[in-house]
Amino acid sequence: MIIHIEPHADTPIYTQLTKQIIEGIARGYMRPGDSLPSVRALAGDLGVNMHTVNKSYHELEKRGIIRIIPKSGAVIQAPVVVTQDSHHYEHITDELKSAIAEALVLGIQTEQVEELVTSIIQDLHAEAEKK
Amino acid sequence: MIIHIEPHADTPIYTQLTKQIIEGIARGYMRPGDSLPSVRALAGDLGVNMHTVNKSYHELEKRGIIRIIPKSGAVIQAPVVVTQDSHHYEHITDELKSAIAEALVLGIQTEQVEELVTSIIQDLHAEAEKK
DNA sequence: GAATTTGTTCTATACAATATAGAACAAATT
DNA sequence: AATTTGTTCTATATTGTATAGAACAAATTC
Repeated sequence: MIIHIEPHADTPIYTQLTKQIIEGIARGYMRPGDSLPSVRALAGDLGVNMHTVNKSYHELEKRGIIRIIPKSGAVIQAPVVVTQDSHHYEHITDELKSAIAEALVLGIQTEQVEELVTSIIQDLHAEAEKK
Repeated sequence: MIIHIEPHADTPIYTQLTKQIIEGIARGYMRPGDSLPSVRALAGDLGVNMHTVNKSYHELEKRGIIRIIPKSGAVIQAPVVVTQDSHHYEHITDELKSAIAEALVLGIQTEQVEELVTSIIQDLHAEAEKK
């Protein structure tokens, strides 16, 4: 899986990495049960510091996406049933609400927002089916 | 309109303010053409620094939501037709993609994501109709 | 069993971002 | 004429981000 980091973007490196790993899993480039590269190996590939990758991995663990096994490695979690009162669900809802509110204020109509969401989901699923 | 700031949250104060103003407009608490309070007045109400409010206002202007008239004030912009190649559209798409990818990875199904989006839109529109 | 790799923990440094404070300015409003 | 407005400037303190290196113990590999 290809990861591209822009060192001087306004988004922190560890956040760029976290987002791209999540999108990579959504696209099916990596599957539940798969191991992520070691923090040293990935840091070497990306040309960033070990601690930066480590911070991203712990961010992913906090969001319930991977499981870090001490002294061993990081494994992609199997999807669990997310209840509406979990903090994971609240986090997703908050992110969606921010984006949707901004879209509506800018004049994007309700139907267009829903169509955009559908097309994003289709885009994410597109390549996942090939695997 | 009620704005609540948490000074010690991990989200910067100016970002909290920007999001809540956007949501407030989406809910119809403020309308296009309305003026925002002066940076000094709002800073006083919220108990934060003038420059923090100013930074939020300029963030809103950069996103096309308000227009700052020098030496006068800030006015909420009228919604414009957003084309798919505008940077506003790209920004919305990126935010939605991040949230949706995370939702799918956590095991929220496609239909549930679409239902969640619909319910968020309804929630935002709920009070706007009363006005 | 020995060597290597693993995440973890610690100190240290450099730089940028955030937030506050105060002052001064010129234009707009009252 | 007085006040309010956003703007601009200096200044400071704190936090966040990123890098660097070292050391450790557990896990894995050979």
